[in-house]
Amino acid sequence: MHTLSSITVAQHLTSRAALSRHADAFGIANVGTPMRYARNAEIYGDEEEAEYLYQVVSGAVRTHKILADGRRQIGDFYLPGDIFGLEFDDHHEFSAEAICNSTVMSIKRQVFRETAGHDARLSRELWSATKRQLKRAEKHALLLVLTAQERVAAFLLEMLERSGKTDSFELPMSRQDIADYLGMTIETVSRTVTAFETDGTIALPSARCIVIRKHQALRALDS
Amino acid sequence: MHTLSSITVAQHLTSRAALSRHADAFGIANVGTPMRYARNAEIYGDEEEAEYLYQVVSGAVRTHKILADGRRQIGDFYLPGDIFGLEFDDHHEFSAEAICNSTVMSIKRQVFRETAGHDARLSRELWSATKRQLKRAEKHALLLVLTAQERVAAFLLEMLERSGKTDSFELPMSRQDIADYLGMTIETVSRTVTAFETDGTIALPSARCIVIRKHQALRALDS
DNA sequence: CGACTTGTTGACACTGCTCAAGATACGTGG
DNA sequence: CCACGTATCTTGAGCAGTGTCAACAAGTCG
Repeated sequence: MHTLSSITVAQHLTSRAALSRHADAFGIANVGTPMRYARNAEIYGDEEEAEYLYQVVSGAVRTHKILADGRRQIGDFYLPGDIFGLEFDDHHEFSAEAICNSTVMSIKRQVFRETAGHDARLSRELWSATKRQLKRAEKHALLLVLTAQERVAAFLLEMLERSGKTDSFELPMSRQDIADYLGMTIETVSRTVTAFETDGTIALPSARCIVIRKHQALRALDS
Repeated sequence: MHTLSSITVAQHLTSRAALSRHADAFGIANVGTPMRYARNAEIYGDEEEAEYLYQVVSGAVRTHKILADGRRQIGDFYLPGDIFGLEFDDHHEFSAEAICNSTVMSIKRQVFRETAGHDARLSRELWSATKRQLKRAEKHALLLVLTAQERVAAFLLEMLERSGKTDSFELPMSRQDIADYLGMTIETVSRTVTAFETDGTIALPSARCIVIRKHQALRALDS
């Protein structure tokens, strides 16, 4: 698969630009290799050489880092269509794991490097993906200075939006994943979600299934 | 290029370390327009159209956002050599202000768009600058889940490194700026810094001048 | 059905915030 | 150069929100 010519890469990338939010990015996946990962399987490790770029096809992925005191911080969650593995230098800052059984497209960065050198559109696509990730990282940092209630509200609203649904959605990740993403404990996440259920803001048919009942109440907490 | 030669630019630099670290990026500044901003002057506003890209020549710049509850969150600090104003779309996510009297090179993004289309090297530079900013944003997010002590230690070490000095440096920003960057109150920043002084980890000839006495003590707190 | 993982709830401790006052540094005009 | 007013920084006391530790409940898989 990696023997695909760079011309093919360019064709895929240029023909699909700007169809939908992720349409252009799917061009990347189309020239990659589909890989399946089981729940909790490692896709790449912290400090490992960043040889590939990835795009989620199905399932969900999380990136994380273990801090000096042993705590785990989630860098981001990636859902179908999302690109991950972009790094400043040639080594990963975070480890990446499949949250549930997932399919991920991977493509060698080397192919991009060769192609992007003479393909302005491909360059722009990669730059654009990086800027999108930058915006997400900045938003993540903003989240971490809010109160527990505000963090959870913002998280639920974001997951709702990314799910493409309007009212209810399934969380692929555990409470522990959410806690490590929001920089709080699993107990506080649980208590906060329960409080939203108690006051009727959301309903919880099951722990992983969220039904938003009062969108306005959550939005009022979202900065 | 430009009425302002790179020699003039270099003369304005307060830190040679910043120059070498970002030497490649100075190609960008050399084709821009030098602008002077007074202390606390706004360089661009939140939600404003992102018409220019900027590089600090001398002084220091902060970006910030006002949250729903009125609190201010600092996005990042920029020192001589640093590029700022990169955005995912065409609107700024943060406002930018001069921390002290500063000189900033600005260049119209339109010029980049035209040039980058046929200049692979320039494309790479811009992409690289974005990836560098992404890495900084991710590191910032990690900071915000640490204890007050750890945040301040990490902040001081980072400012030391960026200053290009090995032991002592001047902080261009106020305690309030630091507090809003680290997601804590000015009182806690002050208390934490004082505690470091009390236990001999640092010395404080003045509030804005930091002397690192025990590098190891700070590094032990830095994840 | 039983073992294990994941999620919920409770009691208490502690970090960092709030509110308040005082100290120091800084800029400006006389 | 000094005096005053203002902005910045430090320090203190009490409190609120979140973490810690522990027990229990629910869900999941073999």
